[in-house]
Amino acid sequence: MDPQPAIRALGALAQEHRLAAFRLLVQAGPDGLPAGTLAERIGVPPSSMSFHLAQLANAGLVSQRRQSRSIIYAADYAAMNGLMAYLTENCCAGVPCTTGAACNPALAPAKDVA
Amino acid sequence: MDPQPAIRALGALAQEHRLAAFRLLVQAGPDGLPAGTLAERIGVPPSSMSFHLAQLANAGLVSQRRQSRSIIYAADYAAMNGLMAYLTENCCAGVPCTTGAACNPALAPAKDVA
DNA sequence: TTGATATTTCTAGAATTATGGAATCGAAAG
DNA sequence: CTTTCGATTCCATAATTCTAGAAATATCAA
Repeated sequence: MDPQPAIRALGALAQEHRLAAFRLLVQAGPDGLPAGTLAERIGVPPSSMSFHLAQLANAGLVSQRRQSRSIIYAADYAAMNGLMAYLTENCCAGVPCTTGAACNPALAPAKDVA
Repeated sequence: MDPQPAIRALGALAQEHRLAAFRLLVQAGPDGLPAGTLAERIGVPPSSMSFHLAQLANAGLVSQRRQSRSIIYAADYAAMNGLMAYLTENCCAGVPCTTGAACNPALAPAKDVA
């Protein structure tokens, strides 16, 4: 991972509403949540939520897909894990750190995942 | 961890020079590096480096100690690990993710660590 | 005390980012 | 085809953050 994508990802997460949205999506799992639900739960106007979701998407931290009239956002676990790996890269001058931070939705309880 | 500290930490890392400095410190281990060395390696004037190091310190990501005329900065591994744990909290609605990202300098090869 | 070194604080201007209302777009339903 | 709903884009304003030179501070050596 290059520095630039990592900076974009970190910058995307370094904002109250975006961090809240991302965490809701991380907790929601691969099914994700529609933009409107996120705006309502976080308490920001739709235009602001859209602005922030665009930043997260641009940083590659979330994916988006249309489902009827809604646009569903979901956390990109690979991107998140990649970011954490980047931060701990070559940690402590080569100490065998448990640098394997990993959140793997594939381990989720059976529930026809997209 | 509350959202606010996490936002401060993420914001601190979301900047080219600060991310570079933090990664150098993560790789340097508990011994850390003096401000001047960081400024030189990264290629920014001392005043800018100082500004950025203050941000990292304020976010709790690095510690600082004076050693003669130099001020040595070192990564705070606990803070980093805490941040990563926060990001993956309740990942995937309770799936047993390997949320144990951990960089532990105590595992370092014998080398009288402070 | 004087001088050199390492770093920080102060400062203002430049650049970037956030906000939210209004207008617009796309999909579905009547 | 018109309406409604969910979401985005546009826009001007407000707020924050970055930059780097100059000045100040702290440490050590002579």
